[in-house]
Amino acid sequence: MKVSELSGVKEIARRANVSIATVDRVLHNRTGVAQKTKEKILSIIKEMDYKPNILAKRLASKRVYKFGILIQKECSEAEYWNVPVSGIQEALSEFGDFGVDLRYYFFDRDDRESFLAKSDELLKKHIDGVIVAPIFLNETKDFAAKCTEKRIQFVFIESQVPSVHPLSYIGQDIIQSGRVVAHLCKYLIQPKDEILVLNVAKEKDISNHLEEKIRGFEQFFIDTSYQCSIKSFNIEIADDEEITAFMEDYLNHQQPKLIYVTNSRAYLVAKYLKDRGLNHIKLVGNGYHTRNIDFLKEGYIDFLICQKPLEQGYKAFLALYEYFIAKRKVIKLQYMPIDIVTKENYIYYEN
Amino acid sequence: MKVSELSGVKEIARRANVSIATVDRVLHNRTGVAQKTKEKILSIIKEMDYKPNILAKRLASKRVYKFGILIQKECSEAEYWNVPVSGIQEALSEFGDFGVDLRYYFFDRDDRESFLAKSDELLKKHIDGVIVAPIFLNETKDFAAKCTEKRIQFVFIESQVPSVHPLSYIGQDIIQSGRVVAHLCKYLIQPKDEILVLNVAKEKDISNHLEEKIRGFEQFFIDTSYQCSIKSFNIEIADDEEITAFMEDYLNHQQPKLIYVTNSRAYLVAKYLKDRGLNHIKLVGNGYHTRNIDFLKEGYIDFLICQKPLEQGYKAFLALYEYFIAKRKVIKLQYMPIDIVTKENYIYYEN
DNA sequence: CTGAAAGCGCTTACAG
DNA sequence: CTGAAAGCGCTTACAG
Repeated sequence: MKVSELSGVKEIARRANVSIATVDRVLHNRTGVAQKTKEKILSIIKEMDYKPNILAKRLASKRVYKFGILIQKECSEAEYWNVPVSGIQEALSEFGDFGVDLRYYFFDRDDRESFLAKSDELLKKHIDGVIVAPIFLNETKDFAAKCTEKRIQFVFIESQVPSVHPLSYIGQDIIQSGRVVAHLCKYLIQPKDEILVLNVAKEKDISNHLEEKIRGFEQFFIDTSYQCSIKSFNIEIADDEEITAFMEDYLNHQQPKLIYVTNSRAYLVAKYLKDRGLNHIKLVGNGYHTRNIDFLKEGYIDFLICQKPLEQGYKAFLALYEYFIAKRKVIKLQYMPIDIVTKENYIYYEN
Repeated sequence: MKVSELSGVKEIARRANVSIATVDRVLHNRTGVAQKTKEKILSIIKEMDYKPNILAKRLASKRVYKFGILIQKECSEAEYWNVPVSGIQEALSEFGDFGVDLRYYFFDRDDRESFLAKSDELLKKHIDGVIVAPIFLNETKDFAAKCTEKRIQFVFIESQVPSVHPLSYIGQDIIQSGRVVAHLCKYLIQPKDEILVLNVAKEKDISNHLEEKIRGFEQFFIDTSYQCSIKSFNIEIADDEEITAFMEDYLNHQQPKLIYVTNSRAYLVAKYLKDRGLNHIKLVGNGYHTRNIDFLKEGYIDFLICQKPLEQGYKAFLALYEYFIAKRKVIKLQYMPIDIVTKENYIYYEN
């Protein structure tokens, strides 16, 4: 019930007997304030439990933050990556103008050089923060080092990079993801059945983290003392024919009851099974991509383990937003839910 | 590259040769503007594709919107409802002050009177919009009618009310939810097995929409020509002992291989199964509640079908936000994903 | 080291 | 029917 029920900075200025400009200096930790004044203002801020008004802040400030998004380019097997983009834009448009400038840098996930080219391009642009999908390990490490040097904040999505510490990691707990699959598989097979696990990737880097999935997968069966034989293969190929050749050969002397493809390429196997009419072999994969979903609908894929790309993008953007604009603490490790998608629930999955 | 690169309203005013106050009047469809002036301004707005700056709007406006949330009170079997609350508050705090005043009106889901009391209380408060969980059908209809009369916007969450049209419905496609369960069940049982479906609720109203779940459930087996016998029961009871009595009696002459509890009370059955050591009977239920999760962890519940309460709350709030503050079109029907929660993926579910 | 003043893009009385 | 002016809570030159 004070007479002068002033607002934030003004009230601080009044109580401290200074101008709001001085308050602003303290608020932003700028130089040019006498130690004594500074302390006084700081204590008043604390006392008032002052929270700046973000709306006013953004409205008054001319500062525009530049964020870059360094991810795989959209391609038939990964329309996936189109989605985080809209997720981020949605977040932006929802609440008005936050003075953010977003730029996309798409590279080819099967081409190391394109990653280098795009990341170099990005580094020249004087960007504040970047969201990266670390597909190529060493290249990402170099990139991260350059970011640190240039004081660019980076957020990893999808997978982590050993011994590199981003502002935040947004993605699944990879090992646990393997366990979820294993648990589902238990419902699909009989004890003693044979399971085939496939890491299908053109570049070795990715299979690195795919192996963690397999660890989780195998560990589950050990933990639950479930008897089954698991054979796993890294195959560095990525098209129909090569898969067919591999499968033909494999099925010649093995009889898996279930196949687990550790990344988004389950549709390659599904296609093979469909062409050969091998309905009795169960199939589990990852990733909400149209080609996978098509086979899910037809019943050639039983389960898909997914994470919402839109939400992942949103959270990654939010991490940068929190850091630069809201100036709040950012959560270092943000595990995404490990979603189970089936023929019956995929329709509403992206909602 | 104009000399006068003025901002929104100012630029409109300049071009129309009027003051910004007049522009404002047109923008808000207020009276007191000559038809000719109005048309001119309108055409300029269109021409410029003018989008108001929400930040400035909220900052300048003194208007505070009052939203009410009329949901079940937190109780041991539904901590669930505690969560939408934080979801909404999170949405609010994330992007600063939007001039929204949220009030909660918790009723007892087993007590019709408490709903009436709380909804009456709410109606007296001169509220702009309200989020409602329509647990009691007729009472909700009356409430909706009163809202319409008082020009209060209402959003339904969790379930719909026949022939009542809210600003938006946020919740699952109930029939499809039943289908998802049925699909999972197929992995849990053998052909010819017997399935027991239980609608456990104290009040009849709720079981009404639960019956839709059963329709979806049964339809799935018909569609896939899967042979199994499904027995379903509406039991209007809600505690341990009554469930025990029912189960004892039922298991005397029937041998279900799987039990599907259509609402959040699967834990009651789980407890029974655990106490009797009936490990061989599979159990599927709904709702991410600690009591269900506990049994999920122990393996007495195989699957829980859930929807993220936090997201549901967030979306419901967003619907009101869009309507009142952003003044955008609101999506009438917003189906939530039908999530599958297991022992292995529940940990990250709420992230 | 400090302050007065203008401005961000809107809204809101108030005056005519 | 219309406009001039103050203000929302901040930031940003600029002057001293």
